[in-house]
Amino acid sequence: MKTSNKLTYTQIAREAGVSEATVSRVLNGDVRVDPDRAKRVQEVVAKLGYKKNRAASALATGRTGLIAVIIDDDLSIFADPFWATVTSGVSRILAENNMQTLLLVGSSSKKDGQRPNYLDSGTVDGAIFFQVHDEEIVFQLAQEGLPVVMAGTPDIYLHFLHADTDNVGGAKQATQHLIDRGHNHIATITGDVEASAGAQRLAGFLQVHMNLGREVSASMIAHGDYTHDSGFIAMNQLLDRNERIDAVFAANDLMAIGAMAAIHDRGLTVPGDIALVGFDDSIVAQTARPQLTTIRQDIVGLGAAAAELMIEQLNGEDPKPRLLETSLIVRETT
Amino acid sequence: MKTSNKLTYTQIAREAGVSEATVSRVLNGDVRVDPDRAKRVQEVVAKLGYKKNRAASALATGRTGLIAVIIDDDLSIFADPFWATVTSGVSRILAENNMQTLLLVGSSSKKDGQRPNYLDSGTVDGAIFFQVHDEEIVFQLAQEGLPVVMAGTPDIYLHFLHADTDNVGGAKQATQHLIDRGHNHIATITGDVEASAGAQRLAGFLQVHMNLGREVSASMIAHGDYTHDSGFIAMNQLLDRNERIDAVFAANDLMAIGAMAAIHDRGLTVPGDIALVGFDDSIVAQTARPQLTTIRQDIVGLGAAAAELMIEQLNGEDPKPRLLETSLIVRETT
DNA sequence: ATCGCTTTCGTAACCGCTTTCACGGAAACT
DNA sequence: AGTTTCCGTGAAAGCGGTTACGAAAGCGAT
Repeated sequence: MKTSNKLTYTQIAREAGVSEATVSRVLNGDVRVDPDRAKRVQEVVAKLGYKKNRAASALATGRTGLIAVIIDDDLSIFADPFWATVTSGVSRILAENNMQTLLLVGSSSKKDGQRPNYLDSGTVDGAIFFQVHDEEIVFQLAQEGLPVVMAGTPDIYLHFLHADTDNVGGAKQATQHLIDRGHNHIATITGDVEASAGAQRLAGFLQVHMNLGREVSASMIAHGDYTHDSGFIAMNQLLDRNERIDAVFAANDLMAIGAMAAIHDRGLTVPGDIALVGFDDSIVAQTARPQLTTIRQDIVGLGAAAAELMIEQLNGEDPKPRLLETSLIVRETT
Repeated sequence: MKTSNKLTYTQIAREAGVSEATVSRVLNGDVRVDPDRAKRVQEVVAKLGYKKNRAASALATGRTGLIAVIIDDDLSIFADPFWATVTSGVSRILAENNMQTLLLVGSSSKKDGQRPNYLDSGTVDGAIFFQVHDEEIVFQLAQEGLPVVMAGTPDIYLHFLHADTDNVGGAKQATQHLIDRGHNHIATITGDVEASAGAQRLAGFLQVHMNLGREVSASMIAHGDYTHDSGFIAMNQLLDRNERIDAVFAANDLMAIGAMAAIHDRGLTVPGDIALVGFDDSIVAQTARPQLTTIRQDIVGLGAAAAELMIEQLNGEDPKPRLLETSLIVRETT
């Protein structure tokens, strides 16, 4: 029985000898209240361990204190702790601002159902989207006035408020590092280039070459889909069509590890014959042998940034998209 | 502007020519309503795209439709997709039952602050705990009447409703598999034996030996803490004090990979000299070379089971704890 | 002491949905 | 035809906060 919890403003008000309105004012930080009375209310609240009923509060104010985090049901979560980590960053910042994280794991992409029902009415004060699923939905919700933030970079022609890792910059760091090490025949294994992250990492790779006036032949680019196996396959493609490769930049760690397996299978060594750089600094980068040189992104920071954008937006500010810097982690594969 | 969303029972009732009470009855599946009127209400609701205001509903009923998922802020989430995966299982089942997942990532263990404030009043209908942090808090909440479910096995002397992987059974499978392969000198690297999972996996290992009348010398047991490095260290300890080891069961994949590194460093081969079985079937099991034989647990299923226990509990049933079966995944290390 | 202005408080209406209760009519029974 | 049940229905009272509004009190000035 939560009989003990049956506290309302009524008891607080009686106990403190003030009106319920005053209690409300104190609890909402309204300054126009006599310090003595305020203190008295605070004490009673503390003594009784009172906590506001969120539902009632939400009903009265129209604000729920909930921010939805929407994650696509794809493999992503299952295989990769990436989004979970981002979420923890979001959650922390929201909590600091006295808001809560409502998790929506679902297949928003499948059009059969309607859009996530959760987001309509006053269920949520805002929504943070991970992964670029059906941007149509995001757009629609934004149109309806729901504050929206995207973690990751949205398609060019849509411009949501977003936070993202500087994928281009990270790819440049990786590529430049390989060049600094003296490699002249650098290949790359891309991620899904249909999505922004994959495209950006490829762009960074190309930009470095371009800036140095180096040509990049098409045979030095193989496409993967971020999985270990696709890295393995892509590496074999590269080796099949090009024998002068002395370094590879893979768009994520998992593909890099797959590539490493392919390289070893041919009796070649890493980094002796071929140097390797990944992206993400995920757990596999450290467990692999040799340990993988990679680009670390601030994953928790990404979540935090997204949450901050949301908060600022809710405060009526007009925040700008954020790009988070990456850092090069040199291990044993370069 | 959400002007378009300013729908309430008032409009629905007017449009359908019934009272608000009837609208409510229809929307809550109350059968005692004339089928014709019910249909009319349904149609209006569909036409106008009406969605109930959850806050108002929660205030009136006292049920929020929210279940908290509480995760410790420890490394867990960041390093390991495990809990994220469990959460997705929880989320799915809750969604199917028209409830939502409220994520609370926090340091519930640190006693300095009080317990998670979120759980008190009517913020949440129940709480699912991951990881055995401060069971004191869990116990307290349960005492206060908050429905609680634990994912994982709680301490013996506390008996919460819980769902867990059959760790003992899984460890038995792994150990039996090694025995079936003809190994007679099997060592184990444990996880944190203070916590239930670690203790249970060790227990399973020992039980198989005991049932076969085999002695297990203390030198065949090394303790780790689930990290890659601890596996590496533990393996070296085992090898230092015992030269007849021909197989190792590690309490998780990460430690198994660490052990593999230690084995290779000594110029030994896997599985030629030493066979290896891990636990979890995490991503590293597949990316390792050779690929790791391991025990797979149904992680999504674990979350689903926890959520189902919660739902049943909320429905006033009296569910029993659940143990989920594991399966042996034979790869290249045995 | 009175007036005018500011500041602090309490009363009461309201947020949108649920649910009790009483009512009217139909069905079932004398 | 007259009663008694039974059932569907709507009016209205909450659920627990918030907030517009006006009253009351404090203050300096006249």
